[in-house]
Amino acid sequence: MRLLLAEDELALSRVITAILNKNNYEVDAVYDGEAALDWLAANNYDGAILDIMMPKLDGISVLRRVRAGGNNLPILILTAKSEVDDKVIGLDAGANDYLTKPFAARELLARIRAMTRAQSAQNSSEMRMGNICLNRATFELSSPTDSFRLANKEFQMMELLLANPRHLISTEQFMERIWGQDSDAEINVVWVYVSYLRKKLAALGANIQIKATRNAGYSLEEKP
Amino acid sequence: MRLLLAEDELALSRVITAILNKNNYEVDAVYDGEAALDWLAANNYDGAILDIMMPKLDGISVLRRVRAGGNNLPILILTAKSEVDDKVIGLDAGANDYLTKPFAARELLARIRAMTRAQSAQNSSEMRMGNICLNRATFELSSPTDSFRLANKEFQMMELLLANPRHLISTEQFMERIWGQDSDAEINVVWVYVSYLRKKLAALGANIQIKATRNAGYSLEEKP
DNA sequence: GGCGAACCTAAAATCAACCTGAGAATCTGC
DNA sequence: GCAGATTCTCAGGTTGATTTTAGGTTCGCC
Repeated sequence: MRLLLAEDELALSRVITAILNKNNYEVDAVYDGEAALDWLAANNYDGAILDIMMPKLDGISVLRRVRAGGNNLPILILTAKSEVDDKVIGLDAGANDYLTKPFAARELLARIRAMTRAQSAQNSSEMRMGNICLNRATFELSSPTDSFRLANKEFQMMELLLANPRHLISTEQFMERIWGQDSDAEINVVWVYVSYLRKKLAALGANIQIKATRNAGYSLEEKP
Repeated sequence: MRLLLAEDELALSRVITAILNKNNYEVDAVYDGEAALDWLAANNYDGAILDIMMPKLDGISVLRRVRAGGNNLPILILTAKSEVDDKVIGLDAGANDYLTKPFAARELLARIRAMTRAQSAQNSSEMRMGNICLNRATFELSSPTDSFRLANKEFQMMELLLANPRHLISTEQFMERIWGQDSDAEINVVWVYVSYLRKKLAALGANIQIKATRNAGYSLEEKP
């Protein structure tokens, strides 16, 4: 996730950047409105945070010009201007959200998540480990070189493994979580599906593997 | 523009309804969480406003269930709970915005505009994939060579598929999103409509197809 | 080193999930 | 009230994901 931050107060900009970096966002910080427009035009961001009062060009003007260009990037306005009129102006200029200073870091993060979620609802929900990626929307298991569409049971199994990397999951847990208590399937269907998944991981050239630990269960591990 | 308002305090519900009506929104008011779920399933709203503390089912649970069904309707939470933790919970449960009482009418209106605007930006009048185009105004499904006018149910189904290219959509999701919870239609109407759509796509010479993945659902795919 | 239990996997068998044509029931515009 | 469009049920057919089977291999333990 890559964000643009336009905030002219250096100290605050650094604090926000630090918060965002700690939450796995890549952040480009700029310190005036014209720079914001330039960077937004030159790069492909997942969202932007704009202050209103900035040198050269104010945040509302930046916002209006971005929207005038047909860009519907998620944009949050973060400002000290807390009057209702200001909020209305900001939101009607095309902002997705409007947050006033002082703010709680966790609220900023939650609002950024909410704002970008709607946008990228389609590319979301991917689980990763090593060079392998499982897309929960398309059921696709992929590596840089190739990809497979998994069957339902294969998918549920891979999902459970990827949700707990390096953690042991017992055969009984698989049976309970995927087949349910009222299933009369034999215990070894789990072995069969592990076999299927291993075959597909091998075909993808995965650098992770499903490891069996006797009398304990299975776990996803990096290959040595 | 049609909105659902779920707010159990009658006086406040009437005030909000009046404000919204005055701004050309059609409003259905409900007074508990279960009613909210029922009305959301039975109708096609442009947005919803949920209180958190309500009889029978709280607003967060309503929100979670709506999102679990794959519905990305714009939803604003309007509540007296103003703690940062509550905001984070609400936004992470899938809310598009979170506004605390007491609130200014103009801010509520601006936030509703912002929230529904982002949604309808995606909802342009034409949806495309491959050589196929669906016009949401005329219900026409067309290819470069020919076109059909779709029936209502066919259209809704195609719309849902086109809104999520390559994503799997389960039979249950189709039933919930298109037929609603209180429909007594059998599950296999979905199969019948898939069959209708496939026939029309074939007649149009489409280079996309509706693929079934057993025990998982349907998805729109490029033909090999 | 021998034994049994736990795991592996190719291949066959199964059966619910899916497909589709026919037609009944319902709605809609004229 | 009629014609046509739309929505839905039913029934018989097909298929492929799931499961079982069966014959291996590996591992820990005495």
